[in-house]
Amino acid sequence: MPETPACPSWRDQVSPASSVSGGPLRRPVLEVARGLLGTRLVSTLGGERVEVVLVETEAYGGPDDPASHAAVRAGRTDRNRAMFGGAGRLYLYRSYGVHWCLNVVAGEEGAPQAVLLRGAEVLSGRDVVARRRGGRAPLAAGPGRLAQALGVVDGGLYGHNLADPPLQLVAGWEVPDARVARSGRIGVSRGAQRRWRFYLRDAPGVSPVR
DNA sequence: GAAACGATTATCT
DNA sequence: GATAATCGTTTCA
Repeated sequence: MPETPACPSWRDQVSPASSVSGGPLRRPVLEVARGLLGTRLVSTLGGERVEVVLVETEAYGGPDDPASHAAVRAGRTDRNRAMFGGAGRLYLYRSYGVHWCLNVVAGEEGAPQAVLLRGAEVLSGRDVVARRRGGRAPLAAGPGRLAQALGVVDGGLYGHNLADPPLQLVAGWEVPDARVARSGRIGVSRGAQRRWRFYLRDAPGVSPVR
């Protein structure tokens, strides 16, 4: 069985990017969340290579965003300290005591903004992903599934610089605005009116509608 | 201290 | 559509 080509299924509608899509991560979180669509994420955790392309993200602002783990009422805590570090770091947290969720820290240092990675299309290592999911389909649609697909099974990479292995953001494809859709964020009870979720319309890897 | 609650998902009816 | 799993963080007394 040949390995799946390392291109997204929608590659005929986009062009390759020369750098991490959307440029530097040290920018306003909404721009970073939009820009990360089409960016690749490569994991070599556990000595096995898995490559995905991001198709769904959510922006979380700083103290002014009531949905953020760094909302003003929370302040700086042991859990959210990675968000106060430099852009491009990994903020990891556990959801429902069950799933790990990946975030890319954005914005100026000291401004606790982050982008939740909610969904991706698996480009290579589908066999690895299927095994990690107990033989189920090799999906990375949904924040918990994405972390599992990439082999993130504990908090060991908390604060990791995503410019470096074993979990690395690399150049992907430029995505035209016409393919990008927006919605309210999923699963939040506060700040739900902010339409800060970005996803690629009709792309595999977007999390299922609840 | 104690209780409630998740930036979710798989499975069952 | 409903619910269990599962545990650290938050919230309240």
